[in-house]
Amino acid sequence: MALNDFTDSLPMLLYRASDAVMPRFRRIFNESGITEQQWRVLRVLAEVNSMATRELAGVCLIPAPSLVGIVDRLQHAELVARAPVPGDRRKVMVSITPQGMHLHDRVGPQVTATYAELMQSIGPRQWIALSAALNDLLDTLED
Amino acid sequence: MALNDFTDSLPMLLYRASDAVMPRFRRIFNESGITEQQWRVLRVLAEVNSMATRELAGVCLIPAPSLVGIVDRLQHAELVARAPVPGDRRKVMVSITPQGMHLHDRVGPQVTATYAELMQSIGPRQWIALSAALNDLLDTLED
DNA sequence: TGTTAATGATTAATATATTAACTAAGTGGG
DNA sequence: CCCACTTAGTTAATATATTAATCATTAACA
Repeated sequence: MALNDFTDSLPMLLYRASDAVMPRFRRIFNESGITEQQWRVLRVLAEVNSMATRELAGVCLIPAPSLVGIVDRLQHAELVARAPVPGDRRKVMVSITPQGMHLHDRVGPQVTATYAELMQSIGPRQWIALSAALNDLLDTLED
Repeated sequence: MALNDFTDSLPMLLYRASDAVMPRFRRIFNESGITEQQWRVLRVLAEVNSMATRELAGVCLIPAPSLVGIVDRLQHAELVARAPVPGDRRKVMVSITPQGMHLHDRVGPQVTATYAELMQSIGPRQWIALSAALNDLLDTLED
């Protein structure tokens, strides 16, 4: 039937791919009491220590209004902290706390291991083709 | 910096791809007073006329608990209807109404046109490579 | 300089996602 | 026939997405 046109469309293929990939990671985050989006924030801040909200939203691919609540909850859990930016009073700097870094260092290896499993079942040849195809798409579409 | 490991990971590539693709369609749905998920339901029901809730969730890639509210709102807008299934009183059949079909027939061409634009900017060669790579991924990962 | 436009963060309202649990109804084996 | 098990739909609680609007600040510039 013509439902295949729908199921095999680019948006649906992307959703199906996410649905196939993400649950493997969500299980880890769930056990650690954080969400996938919260992990993205911790993952980035563990790398750079601190970042302005707007840039953080861009790197994490989290809409700014969503990031407000996400940082609220991370801050309440004392995993990140907010601080004003001297020189531009509009900006807010978000930084990771020692406790946040500790959680990152505990969860990170599990994420890495799961990602390695994923890559192993995909295989290097498929992965190269897939990442190339996705990067080509982004080069074409991302302004 | 090592943030590239994060940005170029499979999950992030998939999110970036969705972020590049979906807003083009959401603009259409927004103008028509429906959401992207509501469109998926209408799109499928326009093809098959009616479908049991569970199967509808599977085809639309919408979690069952989310579908409850989505069908609630579509039903309230009189775009779909619920009906019991004779022979299995657990099941609920969701069907599209004439008004739902009318909205589908009005929005569908806009979606088709936007999809055609998208395919044109991607080009057939890229599209073949991308869909093949995504289907390979799904063959590998989808149980 | 004073006004206007743009920016960064936030709030608000509504819709959807995630996880767990719950109810009702069908299924199968002893 | 009864019980354990499964299935379909749903509810509940919390988190995030989407869109529009608000507020304070900063930039641009006539």
